[in-house]
Amino acid sequence: MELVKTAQKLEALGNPTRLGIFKLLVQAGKKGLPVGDIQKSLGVPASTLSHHIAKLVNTGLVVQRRESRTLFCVADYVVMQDLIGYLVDKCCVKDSCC
Amino acid sequence: MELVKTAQKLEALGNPTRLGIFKLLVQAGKKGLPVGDIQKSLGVPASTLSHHIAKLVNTGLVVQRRESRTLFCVADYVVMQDLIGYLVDKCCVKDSCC
DNA sequence: AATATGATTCCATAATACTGGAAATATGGT
DNA sequence: ACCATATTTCCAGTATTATGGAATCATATT
Repeated sequence: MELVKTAQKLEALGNPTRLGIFKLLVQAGKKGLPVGDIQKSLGVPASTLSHHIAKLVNTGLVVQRRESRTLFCVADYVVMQDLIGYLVDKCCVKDSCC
Repeated sequence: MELVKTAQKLEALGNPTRLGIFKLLVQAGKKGLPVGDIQKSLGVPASTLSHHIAKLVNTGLVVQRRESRTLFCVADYVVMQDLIGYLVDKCCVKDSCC
């Protein structure tokens, strides 16, 4: 994964609201959570929430699946693992940090 | 590590220039790199670079050590490991991502 | 003291992000 | 067709971030 895209993912997670969203989604597991449930959990206005979710989706960290009127958001573990992998690689290249 | 501070660290790394700086520092190992060397590597104006480094220092991801006129920047592996730990914990709580 | 080097702070500008109400879209039920 | 629900897009306004030249600070050398 290249530097710019990695930075974009980190930036997406680098906001308390979005990190909170992502945390909820990770805890929710593979079936994810409806946007409305996230809204109830976090108490963020629908419009604001939608913007944040869109940012997470744009980076690939979250994917969406529609089930009738309800839109489920799911954390993409593979993308997340890639991101962590990048950080670990960079962090463990030379010295005894791991 | 709490959510807000985690988000701050992610935000600090979530910028291509700063991620580039951090990457250099990680690769440089325990003795770190002088600010001037980073500047030569990245070709960023001194002032701009200083702002970015300050942001990394503020979050604790980078620490500085003065050696005469030269200021060395060093990546803090423990803080980085904490950050990765937070992400891994959140990512591996329930489902089979690891 | 004067000068040079390494780096930061001051300051202003431009760019980007965050926020949220109101209107629009998507889907399903009656 | 009409209404209700779930969510997004439009459209601002406000706030924060990024950028970099010029001035300043910190340290060393002569």
